Amino acid sequence: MENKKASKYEPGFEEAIYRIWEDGKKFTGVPDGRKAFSIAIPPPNVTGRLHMGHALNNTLQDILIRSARLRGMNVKWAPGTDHGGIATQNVVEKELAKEGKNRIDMGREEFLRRVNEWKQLYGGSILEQLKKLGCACDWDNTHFTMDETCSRAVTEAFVRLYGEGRIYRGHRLINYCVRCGTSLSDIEVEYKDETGKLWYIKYPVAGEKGKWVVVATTRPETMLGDTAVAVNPKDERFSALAGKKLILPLSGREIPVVFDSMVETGFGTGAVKVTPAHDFTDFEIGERHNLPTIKVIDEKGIMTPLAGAEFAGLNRYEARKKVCALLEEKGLLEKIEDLKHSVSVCYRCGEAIEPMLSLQWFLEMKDLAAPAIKALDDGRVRFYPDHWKKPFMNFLGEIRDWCLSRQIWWGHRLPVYYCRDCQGRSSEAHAGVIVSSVKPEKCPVCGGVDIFQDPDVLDTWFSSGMWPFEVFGWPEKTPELKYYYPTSVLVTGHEILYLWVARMLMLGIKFAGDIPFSDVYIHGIVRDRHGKKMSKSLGNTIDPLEVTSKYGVDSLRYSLTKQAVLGHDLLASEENFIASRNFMNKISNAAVVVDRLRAESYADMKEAQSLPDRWIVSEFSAFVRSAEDALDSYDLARYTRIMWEFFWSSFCDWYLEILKLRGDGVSAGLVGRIFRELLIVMHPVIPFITEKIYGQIKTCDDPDSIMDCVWPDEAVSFPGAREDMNAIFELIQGVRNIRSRLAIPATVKVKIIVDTDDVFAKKLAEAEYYILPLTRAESMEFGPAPGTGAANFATPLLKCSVPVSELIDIKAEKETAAREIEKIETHAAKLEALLANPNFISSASKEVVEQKKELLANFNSKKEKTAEFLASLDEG
RNA sequence: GGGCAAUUAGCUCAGCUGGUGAGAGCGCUGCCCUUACAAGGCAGAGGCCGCAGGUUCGAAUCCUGCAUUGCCCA
Repeated sequence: MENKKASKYEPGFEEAIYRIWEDGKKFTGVPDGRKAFSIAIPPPNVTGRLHMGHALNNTLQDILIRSARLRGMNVKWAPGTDHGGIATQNVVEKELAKEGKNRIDMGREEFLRRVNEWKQLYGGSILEQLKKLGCACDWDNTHFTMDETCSRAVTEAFVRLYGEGRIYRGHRLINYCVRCGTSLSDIEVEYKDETGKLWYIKYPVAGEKGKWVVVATTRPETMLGDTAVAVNPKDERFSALAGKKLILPLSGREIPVVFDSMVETGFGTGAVKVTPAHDFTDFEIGERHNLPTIKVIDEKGIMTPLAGAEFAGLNRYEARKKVCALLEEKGLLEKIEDLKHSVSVCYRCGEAIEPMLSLQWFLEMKDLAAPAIKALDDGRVRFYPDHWKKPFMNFLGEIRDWCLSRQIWWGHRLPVYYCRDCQGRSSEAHAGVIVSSVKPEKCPVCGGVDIFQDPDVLDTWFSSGMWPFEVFGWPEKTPELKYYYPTSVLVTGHEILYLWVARMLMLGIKFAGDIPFSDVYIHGIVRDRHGKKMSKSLGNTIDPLEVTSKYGVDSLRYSLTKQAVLGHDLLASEENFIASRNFMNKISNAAVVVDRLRAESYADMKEAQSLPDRWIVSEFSAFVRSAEDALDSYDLARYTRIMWEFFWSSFCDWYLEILKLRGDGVSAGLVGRIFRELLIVMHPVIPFITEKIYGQIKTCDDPDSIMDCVWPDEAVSFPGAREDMNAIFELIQGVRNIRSRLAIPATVKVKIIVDTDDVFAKKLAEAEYYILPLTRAESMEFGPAPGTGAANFATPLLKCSVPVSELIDIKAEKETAAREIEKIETHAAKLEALLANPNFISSASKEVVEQKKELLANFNSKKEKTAEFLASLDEG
């Protein structure tokens, strides 16, 4: 009973092991003469708490890092956190709200002090959580996107880009989130399908009483800023409107009718209102027709004085109500329809985006994108799976200028200063602008000293876009940068392909002079057991750390990796974790057996003598090669699957069972050897249990930690061993099947009579020591089958009889044999037809033809033998 | 509207560079607490591989169309 307890897998030992690794500096990377393998972690937000997505992302990276290390490479996994501008600011603002405070009252300096305080308190927790997962990050190389190194890199990059004329300041229509209080780039906007309303509003024609044009809109409140009505020039319904003016209801302004081919004739009435200050399409129409822009909504979502005295001060939704009510009152509202349309929302807070005319800083992207496109085209950067390449290239090809400035406080302040005197002399957007890495003493143009810094901060993605070289100290030419850059692979989810991966690629080529990574490994999303995305609001999140305390870290890692099929999402379910936990339990138990059977020293795999030894060595070698293949192609799901198969089926179910029966210790050196190397190959996925067991079974010549072991690279294969062993397994399974079919009690020993050729009989005789116990037989004889009074089966190599006359139902036996023959005939007939087809013989490869012939021969042999049994039953 | 994935056992999924007697885990049935493991062992049942065409000697695998689901972009 106590033994049972000792071998049971009980998690909880992980932290102690991790501490030993960490104290032993096992994760530290120092440049040397070996091949480098490096990864820059996708830095989690400082506000982040570990969720399943992190668990998956970092487990996969850890597998790549650990396997590369075992395979002899010099690895560095650079960890760190992202300051997460808007996200973090939002979190801290929420905290402040609880105290009844807000940042505006508090002031910028005090607010930043609070954010920093908050960061000191909680900012490191996600990295601590990564340690719990077992991540082999080089913690000496930890960075934070706002630390000194990264800040210097960001300033340097901005100043350089400005110097090259790629960064400019301008009035543009941008996406503005009134809740977050900042501009956003176009890719920080998400689209949400919504059922809204479509209002049909009458715009009277100037000077023509009783005539009007009906325009349809989803946002009636913006009509206050209309500066035209547009129709498609091909739309004959409106050709009479040429040169006419319309009276804008509620304001009474006269606005022109413009003809623009961008107008969809099928939308609403075919006539659309044009509000250049608050709509992207309208902005373009406005530019083409020289329309004025009237900004009627401000940065807080409040109507401006330009909207008219009646509306100024209302928020957008109140204004909408009032506009509609007034239109209704005046009889200018023709009708209201329901409309399904997509609404643009902030990717951080979900609030409806307000397109807005605004003065912002932009980065010109076309020239930066071109070399990135080329890198993908040349295959210097590859995507796994490949199918993300196309949309990615598409994005780069149609890239728009990047709005870099954010009206928030938490982030990298723009290295931009203004001379108030120069600004006073000109209203141009670039008037008085000084871009400099340090605050200038005086204006280089006028010598004035009234200089102030731009209040805005940079888009968070600007600094994370430099992550793969920032972490190695850029712009300093550090030995780490030289050795570990470009990184080997980027592991990420597809949701930040454009926001992050594209930016890294462009900025990496631009600043570090080379692509930031050659491989991009894109994994799926972890969903709940029903395939729904996990979210706090749905309440279907699973806390990875809860899973680890219940089932063990290795179980979580194994579960996630097992499902990490390229191009697929994953489902997290209790069943899955349990299955993995059972796998860990099996390993723990197998270790006990191995420990009992093994010798103190290791045998050479090439020296394997007995058939089971030669077989397991061949199987193991094939397994290791497949594992390497899987690793090299980022097919980590296959990697875990084949380790399950090899370990559970080949090693435990067959090899250990046979060895336990052997008793002469001949394989004692080998079983320890195979198990040890198996642990090494499994270690990247399940680092803790493999380290623990390794510690229990290692010999005095072994390194202290499994992390310092060498990946098995001997390819050993014994020809014929697999075929012979499989034939023996077939015999054993045949006899077991008979026992089960005839319900022979486990306590009853049977006799086995085998009819086969001398060569195979000799092999079977050598295998008798395990064939008998595994089939619960008392003896195995060679010779002709007795026919009646026995249950029989055939394999291509042999006929086997189990004489148990009292249990035999002749009729049932006959049926069994007849059914087997029928099955074989079905398959054999297909093969015969195939082999009789001259087209097949001429067009199929030699190997395939041979293989088919052999298969048919096996069928025929088995069929013949089964038929003989059937005949003998008839006689009886 | 454009593009991309997926559709295989009751459930979750492998297999898809064409040639396996279509696999695994969970669940199910029967037997077994056999001194590593009942978180286990042994044996088994269960599949027109979404539908319709096509290419081929041969299709779960390649091509076309359709259906359903999901994702990305507009």
